[in-house]
Formats: sequence, C-alpha cells, structure tokens
Amino acid sequence: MILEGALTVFSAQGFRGATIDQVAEAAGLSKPNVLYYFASKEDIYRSLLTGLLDMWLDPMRMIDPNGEPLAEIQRYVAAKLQMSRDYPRESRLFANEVLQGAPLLNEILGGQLRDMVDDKAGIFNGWIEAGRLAKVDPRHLIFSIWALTQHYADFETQVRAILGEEHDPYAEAQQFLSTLYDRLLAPDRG
Amino acid sequence: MILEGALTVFSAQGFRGATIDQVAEAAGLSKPNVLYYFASKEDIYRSLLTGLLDMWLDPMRMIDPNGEPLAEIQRYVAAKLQMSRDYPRESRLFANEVLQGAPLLNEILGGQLRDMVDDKAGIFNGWIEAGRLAKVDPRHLIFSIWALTQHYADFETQVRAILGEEHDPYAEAQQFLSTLYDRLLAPDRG
Amino acid sequence: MILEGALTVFSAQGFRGATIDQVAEAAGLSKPNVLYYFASKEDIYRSLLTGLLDMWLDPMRMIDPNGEPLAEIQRYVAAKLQMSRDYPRESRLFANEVLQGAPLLNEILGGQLRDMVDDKAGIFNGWIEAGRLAKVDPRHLIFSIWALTQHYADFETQVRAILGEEHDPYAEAQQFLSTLYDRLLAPDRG
Amino acid sequence: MILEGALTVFSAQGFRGATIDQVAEAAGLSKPNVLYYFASKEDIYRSLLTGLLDMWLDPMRMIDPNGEPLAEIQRYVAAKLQMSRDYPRESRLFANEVLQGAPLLNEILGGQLRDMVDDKAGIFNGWIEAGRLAKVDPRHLIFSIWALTQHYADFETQVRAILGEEHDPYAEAQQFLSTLYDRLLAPDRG
DNA sequence: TATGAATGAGCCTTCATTCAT
DNA sequence: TATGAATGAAGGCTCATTCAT
Repeated sequence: MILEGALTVFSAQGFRGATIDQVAEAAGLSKPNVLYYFASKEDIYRSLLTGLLDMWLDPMRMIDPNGEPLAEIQRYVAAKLQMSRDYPRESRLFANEVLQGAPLLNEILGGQLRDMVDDKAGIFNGWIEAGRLAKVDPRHLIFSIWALTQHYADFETQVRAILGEEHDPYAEAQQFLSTLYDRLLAPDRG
Repeated sequence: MILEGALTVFSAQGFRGATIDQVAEAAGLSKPNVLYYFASKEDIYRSLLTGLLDMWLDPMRMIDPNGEPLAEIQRYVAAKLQMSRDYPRESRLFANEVLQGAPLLNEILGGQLRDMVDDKAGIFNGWIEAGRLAKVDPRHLIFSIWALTQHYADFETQVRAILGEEHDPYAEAQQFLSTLYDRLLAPDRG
Repeated sequence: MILEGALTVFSAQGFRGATIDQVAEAAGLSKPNVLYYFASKEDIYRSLLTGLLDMWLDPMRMIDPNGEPLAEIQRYVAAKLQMSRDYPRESRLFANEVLQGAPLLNEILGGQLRDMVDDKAGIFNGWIEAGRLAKVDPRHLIFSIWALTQHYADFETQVRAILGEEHDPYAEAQQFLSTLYDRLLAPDRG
Repeated sequence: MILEGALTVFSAQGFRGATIDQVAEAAGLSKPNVLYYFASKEDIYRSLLTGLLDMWLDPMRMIDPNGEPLAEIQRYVAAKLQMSRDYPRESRLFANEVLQGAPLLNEILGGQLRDMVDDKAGIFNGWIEAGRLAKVDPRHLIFSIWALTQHYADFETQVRAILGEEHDPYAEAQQFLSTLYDRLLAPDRG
C-alpha cells in the first residue's frame, strides 16, 4: 500500500528529503501511479500524518480516571514504550513534523491534543489532591512520558551506538522507566 | 558569519530542506560566496555539526567524579536544560541528524560519545556501589537526561501549543526535573 | 456527443491547451472511452476540423452566379455574420488552427478552398466586367468578408470589453457591414 | 534577447503550446537560465504582452483630431497594415491571447483600450456631425480597421495559400483598403 | 573576496496513451 | 462499450554547483 511505503520514506527522510520516486519504489508502483491515488506529495504526507494520529494518541485515551493512579500511569508508560518499539517509523514521522515547527499539525497540537492533555492533567490533579499521587506538574509529567518513551525510537541510532549490539534497549528502558515513575509518583507514606 | 546563518536554516529545515540560498541570505552573502568558504552544502553542514559537538557535550564533561553525586547530576541536568533554552537550534540540529540515522555523526556516536558515556556510567556505578546513589541503569539515566531536557527544545512547538502563552516551560521544567531526579536518585535511607 | 464537447474545449483552449480529460468531461465520458472512439487526441481534432469544414464554407457555395451581384454578396456577408453569431466556437476553432500555421488544414487551404475562392473570384470578375459591380480585387473582397464577419466571433472578448453590456454587437455589425459593402460595391452610376 | 525568442515561440504556439525549452532554444540559452531572468513561463508571457502593448496601440494614438478626417483614417489604416507586415508575430500573439478569452489582457481591454477607443470614437463622431465624414458607427469602423489589417498577419497562412506565391498580399491589401475606406467614408457630396 | 550568470541534474506534476477487466 | 489503473514522456521549476569576471 502506498501509505506503507510513504511512512518508511517520510519518517526516514522528512518531508522535503523524501521524493515521490522513493515512495513509489517502496510501494512497488510507478511515480505517476502514486499521483493517481494522491493529488500531490503533500497530500500523501498529510494523509499519513492525520491517518496515524488517532492510533498515536490511543494510549493516552486509555488512561482510566477510575483506575489506580500509579498502575494507570505505568500502563500508559509501558504502552507508549511499546509503541516506540512497534512503530518507530510513526514516532519519527511525528518527531520530524514537530521538529520543523509542525507546519501541518499545528492546529491539532493546540486543539485536539491540548484538550486531551488538559483532560488528563485534570485527572492527575484529582489524584494528587486525593493524596493518591505525589505532587508533580501533570503536564510536565506527560511531557516526560513522551520524551522518555519516544526517545528510544527517535534517537534509536544514538541509543544503539552507545549500548552496542548486546543490549535490548526497550527491555532495559521498560525496567528503568518503571523504576523512575514508581519513585517519582508514589505518594509520601506516613 | 556563515555558520551562524547555516545553524538557523539547517536546524529549522533539516539538511535536505535547507538551501544554500537560504544560508547565504541568513549570512548576508551571495550564494557563490558561501561556496567560496565551504566546498559544498554538505561541507557547511558537516562543519556545523562537528564544530558544535564539543560545546554540546561540555556539560557532560563537567561531571566531577569527586563531587557529591546528586548535586553533580542535578547540575548536569540543569546545565543541559539551560542549553536547550539557550541553544535550541543546536538541539534541533542534532535531533534532525540523529532522527535521520546520523549519516554524518554515526562514527562519533559509536566512538567519542560512547566512550564518554561509558566513562560517566563508570562513575555513576561507582557512586551506586558506594551507596551514594540509588540503583539505576547509568546509561539509561543518561538517556533520560538527554530526552527530558532536549525535549523542550526539539518539541518546543508542541510544548508551547499545549501550555499556551502564559507558561514559562523551562522554569517549570527545571522544577519538575529537579524533583524527578531527587526522587529517582536519592539512595535509600534507612 | 464527443465532437460537441471537443469543439467547446478545442475552440477555447487550442489544440495544445486542451486535454482529453476536458473533452471527456465535456462529453460525459471517461477518458479511455473517448479514445475508444478516436485513435488519438489529434484524431479528435482532425475529425472536428474536417467535419465542420463543409458547413463552414457553405455560405460561400451559395453565391449564385445568376443572381443580382450586390444582393448575392450582401446575402453572403449576412450569412457569414450569422454564422459567427451562431457558431462562434467553430470560428475560433478555425482561427486557432490558421493562426498556428494551419498544420492540419494547409493542404485544404491551398486546394479545395483556393479552388472555391478562384471560382467565386471568377464570378465577381464577370460581374465587374459587366459593370454590375464596382471594380475591386475579388480575392481581397472575399478576405474582407471573412475578416469582418469572423472578427466578431474570434475577438468577441475584445468587442464586448469595448462596447460594454448594452450593445448588441452583431446587430450593429450587420448594419455597419451592410453600409460598407453597399458603398464599396455599388457600381458607379452615371 | 529572451523576449525576442519568446515572441517567436508564443506567437506561433500560443501560451500553452509553447515550452520554456523552445524559448530558451530560440534565445540561445539553457532552460534554467531563462528562468534566471524570468520567474516563470507566465512571467515571460506577461512581460511580452504588456511590453508590446504600447507599441501595438501607437498608430491609433496618432490619429489627429485636427487633421483631415479621411487622410487621418487612411493614414491609420496604412500604419496598421504596415504593422501587420512588419510585426506579424506581435499581431498573432495578441490574436492568440484574445482568442482564448484574454485571460491576461482582459482588464486592459475594458480599461485603457476601451478609453482610447471611446476617445477616438468621439473624434469620429465630431467629424461626422461636421459633415466631414460619412455617417458610420465609429466603434465598428475601428473594429473593421483592426479586422481588415490584422487579418493579413493572423491568417497569413490562408492568405498565401489562396493567393499563391506570385502575389504581394500587403501591396494588394493596401490598394484594396484604400479604396474601401474612401468609398465608405467619403461624405456625400452635393 | 565577491558576485552575476549559467547549467546539469533532479523533482513534482501533467498528460496522452495503453492495459486489464 | 466502458472504465479503473498504470506508465513513458514531457514540461515547469528548483537547486547545488561552476564559470567568468
């Protein structure tokens, strides 16, 4: 499918760096034939981004306000990390887009995404006030989850260069992040 | 200066997205004159990357094996965050490069950088064994510092879209990260 | 019908400017289906031109050697002007073709059309010699009729821009041309 | 010069039919070099049209309200015919543009040109009221001059095909048109 | 050093035409 | 007949690079 090939190409080269020829090649089609299905290069890119957005934000949606706070957040962290492992191209696609100022996603970032973050931040604040979660800034907590999980996809080259072949970065990261959020978020006992 | 303009352009557009014309314009020179000083577009880009690398890694070099562990690490975190605030273009430049597989920096990542990380990981392990630092994977600890601090520069568009105009992301981040690493790294008392 | 749509498109855009897609759209067919009936774009264009040629030259054929000279010519002028009014697309189609050097019609121009003009010129000369028509070059007389009548179709945009909405160009033109050819062609009395 | 080559190409092929390659070839330059001087194909075409417009309308400007009516008009006719002979490419360029609905010149036709025609029509009407010119519609008189003179440039292919090699179309046309306008415009004596 | 001019290579896109059904 | 799908060949335009001065 075209979007499959486009994902590979755009995530690896960025929008400007990618060529329709590469997308066509990756999809096993001729260049004009790709443009038979999509009006333009930008149309492919846009379809890709918006088409993947929902899936990308799915883990956050699944945070359950009625769940156990630490478990919910750890589950979210684990799900995000798993997404980085399973869908690193998607992660890099979004990273590329945001890195360059999010020319296409800007409205969504300040709209749909912001709303969703506000919603979750509200939940976290509720938990904090109830003493079920340590006091931290909920939005920066979310940023930290994004940063720490997506890092393994977006900076994979660097991670692998430093760790070498023997390591399983994601398994180690899961361990590390589990510890990190336990210690950060466990409410003070006493 | 040419590299100054090139930094702005390459960090905002990526290598393929940037044009020599834009670099020349940003530097106040004509295009052929830029190419009088640099042999090619790639030469500019390479000079930029390697020229900034030392500065970029400076904060890590300053971790003092003989210092107080938590203070050293918090100082490192604060320095990295400050660099994201003061040099976001540099952060994005490196992010772009690594995101696309680090075609130019690959050797350095697996060489100089890996060595430096190994060195610091050794220090951290020493501290851990001495009971002066909580037990965490030292390399992933370093990754976490990179991810959490550079996120504010690399994903600035997203951070601002979510926080809105009123917030000072870096001040809040400093607070958050300070808490995070305190809780994560304080050795078990008792 | 395909040629009906093709006439609209080719007369408005010229051969190179028209696309088979536009022709197909105008005809309510799919592009491959248009090419099922016509071998190629040029084939459509050629069929259109040659198919309309006879109709286009009909008024000239109807000049009656046995008629009253002035009346015959005035009738021809009126018929040509009426054709410009009723069939402006045809007029523009031929104008486009001739303007670009008549790549397809060249042989017809120097053959069939030239013969017909020669024939009518002979008739006019007979009338002139008989003192029934003022002495003018009969071929340039024919050119003048073509130029003056087709102008209102071919340069319609300009005519309308200059006259504005209120005018009826063709009615005025009929009046003007009637006067013109009366004065030009009435044999000297006396 | 580029516009020289562009004139040849655009007048012979129309805007859509012409290619930048042809313009470049006609100008003795490479294709990108043409685009070094003009921003786009349309920019070349526009420059050509607007740059030639003043020259094209010059003969009409020279009609002298204080001159002898018939002589002024005959001079205008002769000048226009001479322009068709000397600048047939310009004539065809404008014909192509107007034929296709004057997408670029439309404003000028309804503005500057219309004003000029209105002005001259006023002069003609003055002459008519003074009994120095036969009564004819002054605007259609102007259309007739355009049609009859430009015909020899725009339909040159047809004119030559019909007249054959031996004739000098323009010399004959001058004779014919001189007679035509004398008879049309001479005020009734008596 | 500095730059106006020039160009080969490449990229996005269009389009006539063909293929498969 | 009819059409969705496919493509080779072009054409407009960009851009890194080179040339000439």
